[in-house]
Amino acid sequence: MSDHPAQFTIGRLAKAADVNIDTVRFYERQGLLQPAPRTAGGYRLYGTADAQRLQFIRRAKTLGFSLEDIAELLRLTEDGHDRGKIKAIAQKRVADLESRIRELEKMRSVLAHHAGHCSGHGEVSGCPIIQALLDEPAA
Amino acid sequence: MSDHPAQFTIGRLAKAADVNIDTVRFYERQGLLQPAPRTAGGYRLYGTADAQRLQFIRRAKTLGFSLEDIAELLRLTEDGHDRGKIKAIAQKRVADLESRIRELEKMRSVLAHHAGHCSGHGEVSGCPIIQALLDEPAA
DNA sequence: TTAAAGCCTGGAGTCTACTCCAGGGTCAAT
DNA sequence: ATTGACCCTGGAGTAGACTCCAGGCTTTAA
Repeated sequence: MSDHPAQFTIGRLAKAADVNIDTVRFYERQGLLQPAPRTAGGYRLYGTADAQRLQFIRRAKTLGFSLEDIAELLRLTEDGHDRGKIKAIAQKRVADLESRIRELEKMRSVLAHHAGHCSGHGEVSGCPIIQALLDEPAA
Repeated sequence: MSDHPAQFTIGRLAKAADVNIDTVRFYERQGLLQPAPRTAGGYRLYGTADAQRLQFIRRAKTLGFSLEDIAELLRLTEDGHDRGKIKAIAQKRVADLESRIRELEKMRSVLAHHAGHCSGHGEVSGCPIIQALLDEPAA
């Protein structure tokens, strides 16, 4: 039986998840992690479930969820909720991502178009990029 | 000859450009707008060139430029610079947009994949979205 | 003349997600 | 017992781009 510690302090937890130690305390204050039990001296003690929860948070963040979204996901995983809400949150996030992507693509194409018409030398006045910013109707 | 006012106060300028009046003052503090001349009583006075400059800022923002970028673009349009730097800034911005778009698309595809495997009903435990967040290797 | 609308300043507050700090206790090893 | 690594708290600071406020002038129109 491997005998890795069932309990560890905040520093180890932070290191294992590769987050700043202050971030762990911050997540606790934000309600993303439960308040940990303490040693007699006041040190927080964590277990493997906490490490898993912290990984959950990290992964959700890489998918672009805000901490508020993540807090809701975590809440939904606890009580006896069903998958409907989870799926709804995920789909809303997908939709948000798609609309943001469309926005950025529009910016990109407009700007690339202007840049493509700029020779890159000569005086500024008349530069197509600047002209576009001066003259085009406001978006 | 149309006789629209050559000079106007901050409120009119803000309204014309559809920005908050405090935003105009903020841009002045940030150096994006020149300090306006004042009336005897201390009111800022603006002309059409200022309105154009404010539009420039708004349009650049819709293309995703930061205020810092915009400040630089404005500086470059003033002195006798050439188009090289302008084009370089625009191209860097295009590259930034592209990398951001790729990031978001990756998030979108991963999340859409998980959501596509979630039935949307039944208990949370076993939901593919949650499972993915719990089990997948950290990104 | 007087009231309303508009403007002034300096500074604080908002949002997100941390990150850092000082001053001081705790824990493990020597 | 002492050292050094580790942890505690409360609070402040960061970035970006505003936005709002109080208290108090100025301008304009009736």
